[in-house]
Amino acid sequence: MSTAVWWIRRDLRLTDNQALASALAQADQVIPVFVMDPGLWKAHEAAKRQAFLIGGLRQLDADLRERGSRLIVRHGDPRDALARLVAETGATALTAERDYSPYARRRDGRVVRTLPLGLIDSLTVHPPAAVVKADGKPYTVFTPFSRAWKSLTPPALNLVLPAPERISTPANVTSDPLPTQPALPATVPFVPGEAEAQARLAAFIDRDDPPVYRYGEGRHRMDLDGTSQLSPYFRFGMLSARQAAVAAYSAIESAPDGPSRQSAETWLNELIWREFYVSILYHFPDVLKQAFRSDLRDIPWRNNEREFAAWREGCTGYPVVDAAMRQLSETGWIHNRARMIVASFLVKDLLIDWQWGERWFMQHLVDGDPAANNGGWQWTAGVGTDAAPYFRVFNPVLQGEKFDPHGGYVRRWVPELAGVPDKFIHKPWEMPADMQKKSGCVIGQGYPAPMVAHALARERALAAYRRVRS
DNA sequence: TGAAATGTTGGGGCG
DNA sequence: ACGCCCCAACATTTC
Repeated sequence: MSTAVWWIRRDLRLTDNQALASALAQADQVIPVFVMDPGLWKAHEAAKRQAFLIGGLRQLDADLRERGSRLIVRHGDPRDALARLVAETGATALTAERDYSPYARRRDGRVVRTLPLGLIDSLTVHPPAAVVKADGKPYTVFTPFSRAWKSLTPPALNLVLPAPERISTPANVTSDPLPTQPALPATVPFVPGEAEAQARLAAFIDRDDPPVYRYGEGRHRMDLDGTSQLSPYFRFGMLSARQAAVAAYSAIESAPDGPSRQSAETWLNELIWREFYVSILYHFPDVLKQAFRSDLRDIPWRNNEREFAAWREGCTGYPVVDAAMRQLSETGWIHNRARMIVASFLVKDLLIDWQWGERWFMQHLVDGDPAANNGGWQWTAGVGTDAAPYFRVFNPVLQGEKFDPHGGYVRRWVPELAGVPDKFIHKPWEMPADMQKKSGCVIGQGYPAPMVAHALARERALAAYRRVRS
């Protein structure tokens, strides 16, 4: 009997799992193992994401048990834990999905030196090393990257691997318990696991007149569910990028010509954005430490702690900013437009270092991923690859009026403003005094006045950015 | 995947 | 009927 170890990291799925398939192809028995790595697993950090991960592991264990297997959990440094497991079981192969983050590459590099680890490029549809210019250099602008990405052979439907029907796992392998804490709060609207991911993908794409056909407009609206809401599932590989891309291509093909097809193309583009930022982190690991653009590393940040606290708590006085920050703390997820609005407010209006915001997002986002999160923050701060120009400053009032036109989003997350009429919902401080009283929201009492005047803050930010550029 | 400032045009009110 | 002004609507430039 030969044995292989399937080392699970961020590929918590049985469907279309190439690392698992490789392990099954190499041995009669497969040991699915998750290592609780103290280098990644720090108490009191990113509790919602950790809880989602634990829930996903429990679900994976249940799915494995249906197939005659089970999840093995080990605590400790991965190299030591895996070496022990291999010694205990006589395993001759070890497979895992390759992860391109700097920490993962260091970790895997150490494992490879002592164990027969085979790494498989399935985190993305096209591995970062495959989407490069003719001279082998990486792209740093999205549009040419996406053109090169699309010119590669698209993944075929018949490549999406079905979940194995049976996985045979030796009976005598011991498992450490999964931590029971942190628990997933009821306010987090994501059920962990592969089944939920499949259901969401199907609901978004695989039915008559699916939401993906209206994604082009729907994705901008914060008061509606126009997006796929799949990000936490991509984060932990509960859904493979390849399966999602196949679904996107098939939606593009079957959509009627016009806005529907355009919408499906736009969704495919969002998958490519994810791979763009994976690629940026792979080729430029230093972006986790500093701005990609060396000429924008010394912006004179104000970094006011009290203002940072007001931002975190959703007490800025700008309804759309406060709604998003409260939703983030409560649920671990916010709309991408909301991410851009609050990021722009922190970086431009408050002149607080984008890395402070990056860290806060990583502590709260269920889908928090170093590559995408860092890419988004550098984009908003205007210091990254293909970044927004420094003078692009979001106006929180106009963004609210455009993308939450009736104020439904604000009213849901900032209940103090529930009685404010539509006309003032994004600028309640402009209500006359009697209207403030009538709507049950007196500015300065029930809800704060704007902590900065946006027009002035904008000028201040432009001046600060101009100073480092010159 | 921005917004503000500035420029241009054309319809309508009005003397 | 005509010229003038105002300003909304749209376009372009600038940050």
